Parts: sequence; C-alpha cells; structure tokens
Amino acid sequence: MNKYRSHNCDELDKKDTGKIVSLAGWVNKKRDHGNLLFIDLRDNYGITQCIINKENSNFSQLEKIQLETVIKINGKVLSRSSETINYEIKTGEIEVSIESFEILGTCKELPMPVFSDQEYSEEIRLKYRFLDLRRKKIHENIILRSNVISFIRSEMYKLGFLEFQTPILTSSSPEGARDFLVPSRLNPGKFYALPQAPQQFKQLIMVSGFDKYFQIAPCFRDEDARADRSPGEFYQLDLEMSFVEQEDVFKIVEKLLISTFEKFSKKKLITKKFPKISYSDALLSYGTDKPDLRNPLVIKDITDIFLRDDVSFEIFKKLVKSGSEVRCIVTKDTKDKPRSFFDNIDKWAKEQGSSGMAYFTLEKEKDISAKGPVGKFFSKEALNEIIKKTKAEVGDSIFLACNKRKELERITSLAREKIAKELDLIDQNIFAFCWIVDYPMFEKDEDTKKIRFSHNPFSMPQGEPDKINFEKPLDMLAYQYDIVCNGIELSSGAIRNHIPSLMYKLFSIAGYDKKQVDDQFRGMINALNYGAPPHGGIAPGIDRIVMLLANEKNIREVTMFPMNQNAQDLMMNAPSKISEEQLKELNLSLKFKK
RNA sequence: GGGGGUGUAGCUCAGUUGGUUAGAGCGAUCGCCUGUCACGCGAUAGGUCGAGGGUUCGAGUCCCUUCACUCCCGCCA
Repeated sequence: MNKYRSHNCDELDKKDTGKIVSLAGWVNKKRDHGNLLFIDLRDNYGITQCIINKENSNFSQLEKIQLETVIKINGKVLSRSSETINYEIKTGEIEVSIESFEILGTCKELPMPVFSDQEYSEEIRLKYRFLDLRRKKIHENIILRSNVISFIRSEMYKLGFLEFQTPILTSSSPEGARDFLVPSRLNPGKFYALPQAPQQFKQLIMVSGFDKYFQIAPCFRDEDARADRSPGEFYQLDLEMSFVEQEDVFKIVEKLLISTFEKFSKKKLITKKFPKISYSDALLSYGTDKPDLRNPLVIKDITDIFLRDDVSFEIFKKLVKSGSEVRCIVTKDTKDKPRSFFDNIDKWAKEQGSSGMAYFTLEKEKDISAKGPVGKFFSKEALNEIIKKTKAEVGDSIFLACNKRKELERITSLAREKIAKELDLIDQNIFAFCWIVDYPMFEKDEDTKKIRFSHNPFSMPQGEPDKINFEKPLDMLAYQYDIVCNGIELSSGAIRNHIPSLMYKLFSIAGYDKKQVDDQFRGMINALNYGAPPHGGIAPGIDRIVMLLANEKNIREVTMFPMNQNAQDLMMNAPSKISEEQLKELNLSLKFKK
C-alpha cells in the first residue's frame, strides 16, 4: 500500500462508492460555504472533488489552506445526487468525504494563479515555470511531446534504425551557425563546441557500417530566437541511412510523418504523398523556400508586360529597365471588395518597408478593362496578356510589386500571407506538407561577393560526379532537401558527398584549400578515405513537429524549460557569472567589448 | 546590429483633451453563508504608474534618454 495515495485523482467513479480511499495532490480550488467546504484536488491525472463539513475537527484548518498546497486526504467515496453531478470531469459522479488530512507541501501566496485560463506574461511564466507547467494546456502539451517522442522512437526501431548517442562536447566547425563554446581545463586555450547537429558523427556512423541510425538529438546553436526557434538548444530526429538515394529517404520520412501526424492530430493531411517543389520554383511561386501550401494564392512573374509600348506604367517600366522585376498575386472574385481593402494592403506593404503594392481589378463590358488607380496604364492587349500569364478572370484583382529579385521575393511572400489572411483563405484544419528540392550547392555572399556553400557543405552535387561542370558553381544543384509543413520548415537533409576528391574540389570553390579542409573537417574527410558508403539523411525538428500537433504558434509552449529571447533561463538564473577560481583554472580572463 | 508592440496593485487589465485622494476583476487578509464546481455576499490591506531627466501652475497621460519582455528583419550550412 502506497503511503500517500490509494488512487489517482481521475480514478474513482460510482463503482467505488463506499470505499475508504486516500488521495494526494494539489489544492486546485476551494469553494467555502461556511459550514461546508468543497476542495478540488488535482494531480497529473485529473481532479476529484473532496468535501468536508463543520462537524469535522479538520474543517477550520482546511478552510484556511492556500491554493496549490500539496495535501493527502483520507476519506470515503460518496456518490453524488443526480443534480450535483459534474459532467465536466471524469470523477464528477462521486466525491470524497474528507475524514482526515495531512499537509505534504506548503505553498506561499502565488505569484501567478495556476487554475485560470488567463494569459500571463512570459517573464512571470518562465520565472515560475514549475507553476506554469501545472496549468492544463501546457501540462498537456508537454505530455503530448513525451508521447510523440515515444511513438517516433518505436516507429524508428520498427523501420530498422538503431539509436546511438553522439558526443555533446565536440569540435567547433567553421561553417554554419555560431557555436556555443566550452573551455578545456586540460588543454589551455582550447575549446570544445556543443554540436549544432550531430552532422559529422552521423556520417561517421555510416562509415562505421551501422547502415541506419537515428537519435532524438539535442542541437545547440548560438543564434537569435524567433517564435519557432528556441535560443540555445532544440531537438531533432536525426537520422542517416547508407546505400540510399533521395527517394529512399523521402519514402521513410513520409511514412513516419504521416503516421505521427495522423496519430496525434485530428487535422487532415492535404496529400498523402508530399508534393515536390524545386527551390527555384518555390521562390518564384511563393517568394520563400518555406511556403504555406494551405494558402491557395500563387505569385506570378509579369516583368515582360512592362517592356511593352502599350503599357504606360512609367515607374515600373523605369525600374524594370534598371533590372527590377514585377510579380503579382491574383485574388479571385474580389471586384466587390471595398476600396479600403485594397488601400490597406498597399498601406501595409509600405509599412513592411516596400514601396507598396499597386492593384487593379479586371472588368469587362465590351472590352476587357482594368479598374483601380493604376488600371489606366494598361491597354486591353496588355491586359489579355496578363490574363494569359496569370490565369486571372474577370472580377479578379491583381496586386503588383516591382523590385530587385530578393526584395521582391520578400514582399510578395509576405503579401501572399497577408492577403490570404484578409480574405480568410487559409484552412486551419489541414496540414499541407511539401518537399523543397534541388537546392543550389553554392550562393554568392551579398556583402563579400564570394561564393559560399548555400547549405550543407557535405551535400552531394547533382549529376554524375565525373561530369559536373565546376566552371559555373552557382548553377550547381545539390541533393539537398527540406520538408515544409504549413509554412514551417520542419527539417532539412541531403544525400552526402562521400567522395573525398569531389569534396576537396567543392571546398576549393568555397575558398578552402586542402589543408584547411583536412584541419577543420578532419574527422569527416579522413573517414571518407577508408571506404565510405553512399549515404544520406535528414533531421526533422521535434519541437516544431510537436508545435504543429499541439496547434501552438510558439515553440516555448511545447518546451518544458525554455530560455527567453535573450537566451536567459529566468528560473535557474542562467547564464551566470563564475568565480575567479573557475576562470583561473580554465586559463581565462574577461575583457569586455566597449 | 536594426524596426514594431508592451510595461499602472501579487496576477490580468481600465485610466477620456495634461487637472480633486490612480480604479476594476482575480488573488490575499477578516467576517457571513450546508450543495458548490469560475459558489455567493460584505469589509480591509495592497501602487516609486519600469527607471532617469525634461516641458508645465500641474504629468500615469506630452518630449528625450534608458531598461525589461515580446514579435519581426539580419542571423539560423
């Protein structure tokens, strides 16, 4: 017999009537009627109403008890009369008549209520996270997270993957995010880095012949936070497979994600087979490489229209001549929308730092015409050409933006979201997955004008290794892919480059000589020289998956002990100063930036 | 590093054009109440209006500086 309880707070029902039981939990709520006191006792499992009246000698003590005090009660299960049954809770048909009780943990006046649906500032929630985590919604989110991870783990084993741990203290690498660094006491002046991902290790596991690996892996990146990005650490389902091509990875991941999302959410998956969109198509049609495919709006390029003589939209024509492009978004049947709808979009676009969005609506009496502030600039032939390019119809409106490619992508991508929101075009009850494929191997750094890896330097370039054209590195595509769901990037992965000579060649394009590669990627490059299998993998973000399943917009709602935006843990007071002794032992001295 | 939002009681918020002693709900304390489940009723305590400076006869309110939290851009192979 357990010392503290005979049952959990969700266990008792009518069948238990008359039993002498003991329950332990938190005082969720009191309702004091003077001579009769109701106490809702809560534990992880549920709530049970407990009752005591004035005749009992414990009454006055319980009447004064603070909410959230942890108590054990002993008493008898009574069935409730029909009019007092509470159908909201599982134990609503019974209550426990308290005979005696014991305080197991006292509670001071609360800095924030636990039993309340109100929203609280992040600051107070994070400082008192242990109280926050008692609250229903987030408590359930964290349990969901546990169940999702457990499910994924068992699915991975079923799919033939083995789970391995990889080092947390490893070496800093020059590519990618900023590292978290840890000074080495035994090696003065040298530092470990926390892994940004177990990238090199998982490839080494393949070279070691383990065939299929996975890990629910902590990843550490010292970069600024976002709503969907924790500062510091996050978790990935890191996986890697030998002797595979891109399609083999896709098959496994689709299977896993579909079963996970179907099990843990009521929302429908829009397609069972994830559509594949090339990186360049994504940027053209959605302005981003993480498109929300729930949104039916598509961006079209109509730059050519502004080279025509029968178009007199001089501002855009001038910009086009100097290298800008024009892209547009067509909204279906918006002819009757008030002027304010259109002007608000234009105003909003200006607030986003763009030059705004021009618009017109297609009309037809005898001939096609365009209504709106810029409608007069287009001849009917030009309008017909636009209709051909955009598949727009009479009654539709067209929003236009003109700018240099990168800025144009940014604003049209935002506009696509904004307009869809205004028109309520996004179905909140679906998951829309897609693969983004054919990422470029290299890109040009805008500031330095140097060529650098656009994603993972270990990715395999597309095409036969001996036929690759290294003269035009910016045209090279990689077997590199992302999964996107509802506009959130869930993971990225690649088929890896397991051929050392090809690796050196690619690194040389990005400005690394052989010695640098040998020094900075020693573990990896050395291993590839001793019989490496072709391999590839991916790493879906666990936090983001749970976020989608829990229908939360912020990653901290599915993270037990998150840091705030400035990467501080307000509860544990991290990061914190360290003693002179500690610094000395590590051969460190502090010198602050001005 | 840059831009937006927020900051008033323990918590969530209101506070008009600058004008008397800064309010409400929840929580706390005290009292009343035997069927509630957001129990009800009454009373009391609780404020450096984020901080500093300025304008003004007078600042929670206007201006400047600064701090904290948050959202976004940069960044995140």
